[in-house]
Amino acid sequence: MPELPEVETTLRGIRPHLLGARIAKLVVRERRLRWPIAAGLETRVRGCTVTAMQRRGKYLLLHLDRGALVMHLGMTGSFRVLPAAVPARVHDHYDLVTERGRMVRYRDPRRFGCLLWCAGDPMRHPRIRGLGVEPLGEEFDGQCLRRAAAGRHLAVKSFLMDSRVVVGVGNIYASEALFAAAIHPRRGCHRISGARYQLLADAVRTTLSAAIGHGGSTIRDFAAADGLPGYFEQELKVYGRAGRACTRCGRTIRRMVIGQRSTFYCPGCQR
DNA sequence: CAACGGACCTGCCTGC
DNA sequence: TGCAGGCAGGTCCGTT
Repeated sequence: MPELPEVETTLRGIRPHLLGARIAKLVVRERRLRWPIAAGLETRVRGCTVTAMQRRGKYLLLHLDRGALVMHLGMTGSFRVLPAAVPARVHDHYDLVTERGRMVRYRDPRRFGCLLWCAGDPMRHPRIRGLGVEPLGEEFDGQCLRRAAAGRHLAVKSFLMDSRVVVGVGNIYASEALFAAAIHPRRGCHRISGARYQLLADAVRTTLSAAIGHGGSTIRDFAAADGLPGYFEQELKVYGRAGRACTRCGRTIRRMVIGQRSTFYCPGCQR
């Protein structure tokens, strides 16, 4: 489900309910996520106030007055804001219940997400520290991509999805951005000019921004914190469109596999 | 060091 | 109808 736009949509959905709120309790029903939820986390979190919330890549950081929570949605994670009394269903792994009588409930069928405790600054957490630039931040441009690509030998699509380079570009938006920049996904990342990298950086930025504007994509089961789906799906130009006509040149969109991930591109537009 | 493949999970869809 | 197989938006980790 979630790439950067979906995580950003999620953050915007849960922020009004958590920011400044006191956590009455954390209820954990399933500790076996990507990493086990730490024993005793319930005790640490109880009574804490949420002082700040931010997204870093696809991670959500919840700053508390004492410590922080580092969360990830994995492939199928999602949060819902609900009244505190709503009964849990399968795959509802934990709830953050506030003293306002509401809760933020985490659901994740595949359990690839995580809920980690961080005693200090979450930006220095091992999972966060090594992350690359934010694609919607000021430092992200063609130059920083080209610099990062120097001396590396891999397909540009895999390069773009490397979170040490730039965060938040997942499988859907990597295909989409490469189409927008007219770059073939299998092209070696070291064989792309500065000018084309600038086009690519712009494409990443506009694609992600547009997706956020539409509330994300709802390919399978993604829903925002209010339960509403995203609508960016309808805007996708290549992802999931193998066999259909390219909206730009009319040739048939193809699917191929790069790094074990489905990749979609237009053989006419992308070089 | 970089690149790659496997691993972690469940659910859904297709085709036999 | 049942079952096997393939596929799915992430990313870490061990091996080459």
